[in-house]
Amino acid sequence: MAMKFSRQRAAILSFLQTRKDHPTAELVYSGLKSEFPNISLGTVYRNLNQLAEAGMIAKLQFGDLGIDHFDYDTAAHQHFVCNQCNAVIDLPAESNSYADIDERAAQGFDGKIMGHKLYFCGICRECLLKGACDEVN
Amino acid sequence: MAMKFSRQRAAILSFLQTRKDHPTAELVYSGLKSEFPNISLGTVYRNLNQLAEAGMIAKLQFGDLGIDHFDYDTAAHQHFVCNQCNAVIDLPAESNSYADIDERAAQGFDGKIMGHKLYFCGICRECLLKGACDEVN
DNA sequence: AACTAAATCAGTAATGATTACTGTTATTAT
DNA sequence: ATAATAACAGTAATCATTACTGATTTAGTT
Repeated sequence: MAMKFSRQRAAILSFLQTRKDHPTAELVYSGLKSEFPNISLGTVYRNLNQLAEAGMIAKLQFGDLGIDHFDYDTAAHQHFVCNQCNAVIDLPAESNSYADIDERAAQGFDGKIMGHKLYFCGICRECLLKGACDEVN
Repeated sequence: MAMKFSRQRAAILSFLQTRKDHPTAELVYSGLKSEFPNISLGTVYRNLNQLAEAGMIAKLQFGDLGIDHFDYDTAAHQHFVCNQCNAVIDLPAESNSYADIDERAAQGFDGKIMGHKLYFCGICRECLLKGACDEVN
């Protein structure tokens, strides 16, 4: 199952590289429709999962969203999900100091802790501004 | 939409109280089948969500599991998900010191951070023991 | 450049957890 | 008791994702 080159996969990867909004499979699909009019949604899913499996991109899963998002940036960083518009936003690097979190959790636990999933929720800047305008009107 | 009493909801709540394994809706459903042979899976889902909405139980959502789990214990505590058997296990209270986590994340972010979702992954005790036995055999 | 094996494709069907709908039954306040 | 409405069981629908299919691309080998 060695990975062969494919124009579709290359396009999916480079599309992801141009975006900072962590698109869903559906969004990647519609973004590639102009270049590949016949591309299949299944192809997008398969390649995104393959790329994630290979560690070339990151698959972001937020329990309360129920939709997978994909990130070209595989470096360790945190995400924020807006409760209102569901936007997925990167948090600045200052917040990336969660190194000791696994060790803290391991205290008194008899299983093997290998990692954690963490993301933040709230209201994004855009929705805050929109909400302020709504109050005035 | 004031909440009326129902035998089914009461049974669901007390069933959840007896369990420490954070059952899924399906598991609650099959657990109540002997007492309520005609209970509907939809009823279980509706009541679990209602109880969670009312803050009487907690709905646990793990992105990579894709199945909701429910917890009678609504006090703040952390969960561990086994990558092998998918068991959901409580972490001891010592690990509950993540109070400053939201403030740390808010540094340099212009949205409003209202909370976070956090859980740990790894191999549970049972699977570790089973794995060790497998190596011997 | 032709040949072959395997990966990938587009298209479509299936999956599985969850939610929505419908006509009936149970609960609660008057 | 009665009336209003929440909740029920049963079933159908939803929706993101995965699996299946026969045709097409890719890439190493002659």
